[in-house]
Amino acid sequence: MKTIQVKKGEILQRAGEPVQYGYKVNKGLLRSYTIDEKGKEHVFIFAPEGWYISDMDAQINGGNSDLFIDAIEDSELEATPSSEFNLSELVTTNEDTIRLIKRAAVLQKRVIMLMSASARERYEHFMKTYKAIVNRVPQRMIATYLGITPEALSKIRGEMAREK
Amino acid sequence: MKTIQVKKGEILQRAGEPVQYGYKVNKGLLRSYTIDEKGKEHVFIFAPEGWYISDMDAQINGGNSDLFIDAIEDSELEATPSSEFNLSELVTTNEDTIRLIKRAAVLQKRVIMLMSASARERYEHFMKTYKAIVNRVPQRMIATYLGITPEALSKIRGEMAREK
DNA sequence: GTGCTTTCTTAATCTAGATTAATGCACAGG
DNA sequence: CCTGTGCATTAATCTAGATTAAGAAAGCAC
Repeated sequence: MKTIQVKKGEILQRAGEPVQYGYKVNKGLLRSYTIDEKGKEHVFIFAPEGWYISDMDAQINGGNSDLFIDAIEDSELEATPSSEFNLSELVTTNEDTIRLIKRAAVLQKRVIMLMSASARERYEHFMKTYKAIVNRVPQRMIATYLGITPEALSKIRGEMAREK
Repeated sequence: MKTIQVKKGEILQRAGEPVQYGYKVNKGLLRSYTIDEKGKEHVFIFAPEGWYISDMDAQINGGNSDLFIDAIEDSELEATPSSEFNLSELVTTNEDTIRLIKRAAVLQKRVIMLMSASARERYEHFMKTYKAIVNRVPQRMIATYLGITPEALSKIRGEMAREK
């Protein structure tokens, strides 16, 4: 485990490559995302201070990562090599377990929202839940986190502004 | 913790009520699902033998459940009261931790599929990944697991059959 | 500052999948 | 042996959000 500094825009993990590290964010903001066959980005998770980010699926099931990870802001990270440990050895403290449970809970909510809520409802939920990072993240990334295009998000924002 | 028998169709957890138990499936098949404002069902997870099922989000964040849980087949379960323990105390063995990590990995894949793959791709992925339970689950539940209507799934199946 | 690139917005058109509605089937219960 | 109830399928129409295409605004480098 080592502490590293990264600049805004720096890519820490590329899809198609093995998972080398998981990252705990001390300061700054990271994201993980896929790029589909059509070249479109889809943000999977934002990781602000205190969050852990890695491709858990690839770590468990083996093979190369589906995800890119990069820095949205200059950040300070703790990088834990994933090759030396298996994942369950990374979850040792009670705090680690709680973080993992929380991740599962966040993903549960996310799946339910994606399946049953409209784009606008998902945006409103995002605004409420992630107040702390809303203004640190570009619109276009919020759009792809919500599973819509930047154009669609802009339209929703326009409607909401006009309603006020 | 107690072992219980449930009949096909029996409802173990209702949305709007607190989470009383988590269930480990010894034998049979359960599912959890939401019902949205329009009355539509959305299957969140199928739980065959060996899986654990509960509303983790409600257990962590408190409040009432968003999910219904019912039995797709006559089943034998181990019910663990969630009131007596906090969730992290339920994750004690290494096996529990691995199960939790796997859940997070499955949900990761699910979110990425929902955001970036077409209905047909999601169906094909489901067929590959859940071979073991495909023939035990009604079409309409598979459809709502995929985030589409039974009609749309029927159309996709028709197309696929004609292509062969 | 000035130019250049990237992001955001607006608007017109297009499409995957939703909605609605009707038909045929299987099988459980009287 | 019927008859009701739920499930799968097909087809016609509708719509949320995608796509495409510009222009406006905002960063950023020089």
